[in-house]
Amino acid sequence: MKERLSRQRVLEAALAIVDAEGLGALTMRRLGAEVGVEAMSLYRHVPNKEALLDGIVELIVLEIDVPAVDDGDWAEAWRGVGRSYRQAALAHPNAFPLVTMRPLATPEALRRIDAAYDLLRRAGLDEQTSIVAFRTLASFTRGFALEEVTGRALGAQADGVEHRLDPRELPAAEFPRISELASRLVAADHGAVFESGLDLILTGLRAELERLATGSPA
Amino acid sequence: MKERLSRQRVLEAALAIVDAEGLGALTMRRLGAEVGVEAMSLYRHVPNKEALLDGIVELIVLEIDVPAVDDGDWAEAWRGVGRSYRQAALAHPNAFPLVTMRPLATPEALRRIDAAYDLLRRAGLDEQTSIVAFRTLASFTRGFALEEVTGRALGAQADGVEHRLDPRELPAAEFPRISELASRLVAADHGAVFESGLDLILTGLRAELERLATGSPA
DNA sequence: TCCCGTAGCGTACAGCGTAAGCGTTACGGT
DNA sequence: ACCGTAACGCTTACGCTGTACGCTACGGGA
Repeated sequence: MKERLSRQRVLEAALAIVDAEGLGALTMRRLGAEVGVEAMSLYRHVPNKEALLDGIVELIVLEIDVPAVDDGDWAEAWRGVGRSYRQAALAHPNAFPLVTMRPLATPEALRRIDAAYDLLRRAGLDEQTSIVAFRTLASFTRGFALEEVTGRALGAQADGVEHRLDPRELPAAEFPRISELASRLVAADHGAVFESGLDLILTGLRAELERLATGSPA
Repeated sequence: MKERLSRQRVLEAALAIVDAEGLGALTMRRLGAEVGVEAMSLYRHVPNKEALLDGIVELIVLEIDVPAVDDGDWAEAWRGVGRSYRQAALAHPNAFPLVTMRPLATPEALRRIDAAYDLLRRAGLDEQTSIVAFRTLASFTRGFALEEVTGRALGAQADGVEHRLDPRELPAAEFPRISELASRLVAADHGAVFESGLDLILTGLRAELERLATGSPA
């Protein structure tokens, strides 16, 4: 036995398995084998499989950077948050759905939420507007990353699911728009589309701020 | 034996189980018992469990209305899509994550995607802008609904997960913004926030359209 | 030296999805 | 009224899962 096991080593091995072979490949026995230990020994470091998954989420959250605001460009700072979140997702496509689906209440996650929200408040938004802006930006980012990662957008899906119909071939008559769209969506520069979408929201936000500043009612 | 089993009845029973007791409660044996049949008999109507889950997704997708555009108000029409999507999610909080995580390539799903995209094209957006707008609106809506449904947003989480820290009590000093925010987020009118977020995007989109129309460069 | 806390192991169990093959039922054509 | 046939449902069995329980081996104070 080379060196002692640790929660950290267990989590990293778990993430590596999921990255390489998908969530379905992550079993306690398999994970044990990977770190050179029987399955039950893992329970010394992790209370159960749920917690193991939470730990994987934690690892991914750690990869997200929320920049401290230096210059005053809060919009650019938020773009940075979004990019970093998306990069973390793309780096772990198999594991990322976990992040979107489990409560993010670890200290590290809260720290990031706090900092991202802080960017908006420091930009001068009032509480109400900040909440809307935060949830809109966060929802968009999460939804976008999740779509990319599950590869739903008419692109190549990973596993051997054949019985599903491939939009690139079938129903051109019935779905005129989609068949027009399919090839473009597959070939799209997702990063650029992401940036444009983010800009759309930021533009809307700036307009809202102006409306509030000039005091014109709804 | 009362009446014949059918794919439809199987799927509906499956969705009912998930709605009532969560995804974890959906097993083939349990589902069989629910419809008065042994587990293996289900395989007459569904090739495997994967397909069963796909069928549940299909059922939920069926609840989403994409209005045909009547008057010319495409923005309001899109708001309708978003509302309907969100309603479907809230009606099936336990099952909805499946919708966000599996490829939506069934005819019924494609029909809705096609119609929603068509709303934008008919509004006069060019292809490039439509793609950005579509993916932005769709990502926001999916992300928002998913967050509501997983109850992550610092609200009450369903199952007995105690070892996670409740943001309403703990780290006020370390996360000043969040602790300021927590109570508001929990008590927020999510529907209203959703509408505001949608408006933010639609406002940004209108601004973008004006910019394109007046021909001013980037 | 004793002792005990900790890491890891071995065994065991209930429950999972599903492959294979069985008998039974319901129905359309004659 | 019959029967061939296809659809339906059941039984048994297999390999896998997460994990409860009790055990051993060791390393560092007292």
